[in-house]
Amino acid sequence: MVRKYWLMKCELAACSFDELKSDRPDSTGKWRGVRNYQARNFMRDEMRKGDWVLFYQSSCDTPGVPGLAVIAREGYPDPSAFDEKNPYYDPKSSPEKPQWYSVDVKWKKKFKNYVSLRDIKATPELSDMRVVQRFQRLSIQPVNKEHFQKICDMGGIKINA
DNA sequence: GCCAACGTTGGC
DNA sequence: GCCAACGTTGGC
Repeated sequence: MVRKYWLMKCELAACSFDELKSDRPDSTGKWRGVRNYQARNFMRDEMRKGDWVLFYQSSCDTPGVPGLAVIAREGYPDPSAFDEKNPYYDPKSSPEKPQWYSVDVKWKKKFKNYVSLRDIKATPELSDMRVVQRFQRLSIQPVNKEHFQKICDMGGIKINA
């Protein structure tokens, strides 16, 4: 089974990378509230346990990638869609016919150097990554192995991609 | 099935 | 806080 690589955006206010490590049970976060079909399809159909993730922080002073995470649990129906009191509640989704999916993501390793979006944009070999394209809003993006490796290099850590 | 209106994303 | 782009909604 070939490992896949992803980039997952998370607003800083929702959960920082450090919070994922220290504030979540087993350093594992439950990815709730994705309400975009493309992103949903990635989570439901393509993400596999053990896939590696660039944890991307958005909506903050310096957007970028502080480190790596791993898919700890494959796609399962997003319970927040069934809960009327939840801001992500969606009456079109039910446990019998779930519309939306979650995955669980486990903290893996912090980069020695924070890799900012600005750094990524300044790196020619990363110019076709989706995340550097203007107005690219998709919150879950596949990343190819070369790009993944390059960002880890920039982060100052050795991985065996 | 078209398309205008609207809400959201997210860098700046 | 601005605003461009994109996805979604809903009237026709």
